Amino acid sequence: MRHKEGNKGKDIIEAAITCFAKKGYHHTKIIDIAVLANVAVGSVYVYYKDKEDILLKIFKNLWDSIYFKISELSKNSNLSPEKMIAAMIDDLFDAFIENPNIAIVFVNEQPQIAKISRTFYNKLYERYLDIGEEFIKKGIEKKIFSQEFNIKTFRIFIFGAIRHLIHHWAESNGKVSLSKIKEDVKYLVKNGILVR
Amino acid sequence: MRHKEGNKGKDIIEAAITCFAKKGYHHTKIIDIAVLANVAVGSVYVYYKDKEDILLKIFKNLWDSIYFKISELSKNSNLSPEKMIAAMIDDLFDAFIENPNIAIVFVNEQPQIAKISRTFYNKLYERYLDIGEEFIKKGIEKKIFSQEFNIKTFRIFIFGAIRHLIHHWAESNGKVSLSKIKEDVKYLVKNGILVR
DNA sequence: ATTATTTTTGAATAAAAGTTCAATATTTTT
DNA sequence: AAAAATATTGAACTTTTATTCAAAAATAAT
Repeated sequence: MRHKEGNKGKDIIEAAITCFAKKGYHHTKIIDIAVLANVAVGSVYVYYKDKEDILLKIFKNLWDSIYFKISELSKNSNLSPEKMIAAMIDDLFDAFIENPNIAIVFVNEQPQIAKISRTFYNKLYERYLDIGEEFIKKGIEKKIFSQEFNIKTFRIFIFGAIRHLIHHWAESNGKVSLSKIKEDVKYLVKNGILVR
Repeated sequence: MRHKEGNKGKDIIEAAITCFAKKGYHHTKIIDIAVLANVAVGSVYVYYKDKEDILLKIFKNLWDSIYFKISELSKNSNLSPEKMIAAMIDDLFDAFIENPNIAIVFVNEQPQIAKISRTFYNKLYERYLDIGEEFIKKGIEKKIFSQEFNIKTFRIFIFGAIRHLIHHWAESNGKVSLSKIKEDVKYLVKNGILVR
């Protein structure tokens, strides 16, 4: 079999991330992606079924890597619930720190991809949140966390908050520090706004 | 001058909200809106410049009403910072409780409208967040709120969290109670997750 | 009742963009 | 070196949908 030099599939994905971040999924033309990836329009369709398929693969790659990281940590370490929640927030942020464009695509096109297939999309990040929920439960049992609030709400709350913060950061072009934001979030999650 | 019976402009906006919520802005055709509003395709263009203009007006109406409510309260009452923040969360949620479809459009199409004009879009809700920031500052001064966290981060954090929760609720078709979520949010904002 | 004005219509138009595929180029095999 | 296999191409095709506008309908004015 013929050996492929380079990796057009990857080039196309990366070009797509850049385009989607800059112009949004719907305003990105296949030819935009092709030009940036240095391939012909037709090649895009050799590597991906259609435009939707590209977006889908971007999300899949993202969540696979986030989940893998946190899953390893959960298995191989023995962190307290408090430390584990902090680590999860760290890893999630870090994934986006590595690639701001993915952060923008993540926030902007999430509804789009959820519309394609709710079930498929949920599966992508549910595993991650499941781990979070597991450790929140442990924290409540051990009386480290408050008994008062609904665990499902927290789950969604924290996810939404982070999603929005990342969006804000990614669009600000580094004018705000994501590391600082990350610390603020961890503090706020732990302590709320009331002085103690 | 001829007297108009009914209100086609309003019919069109309401039909658009329903369509955008169900299928998303980009997947909604003008004819979908026209059929639901019981008007001809051409009429849509009599009342609105183009498709974008409809989305724009939806957001404008929404934020105008939210801001008006909270602005009146801020002027005419003398609530403590803590109570005021709670009231702002209440009013924001209530706007969406009144119309779940607006909640879905709000969350899904926000990036879309921000792309049209960042400046215009920001103006829509900045006034609301400004009031929030004002009361957070007061709370910090009065030592009711913690001195530790960044006020800007809080501002964005809370906004994003609420945005996401509303989305979740709107899409769940009432399977979760928004009133319950609202209370959870207020508690979480106040106290964080650590037991005290 | 007739004319003028305003509102509504929807078929026709135009523009845009996703997708295909026969032809070409490149690499591997014999 | 020729043939076979695979990869790449981009112009042409197709589909989709936003927008227009001349005509018709409805209402108001004379």
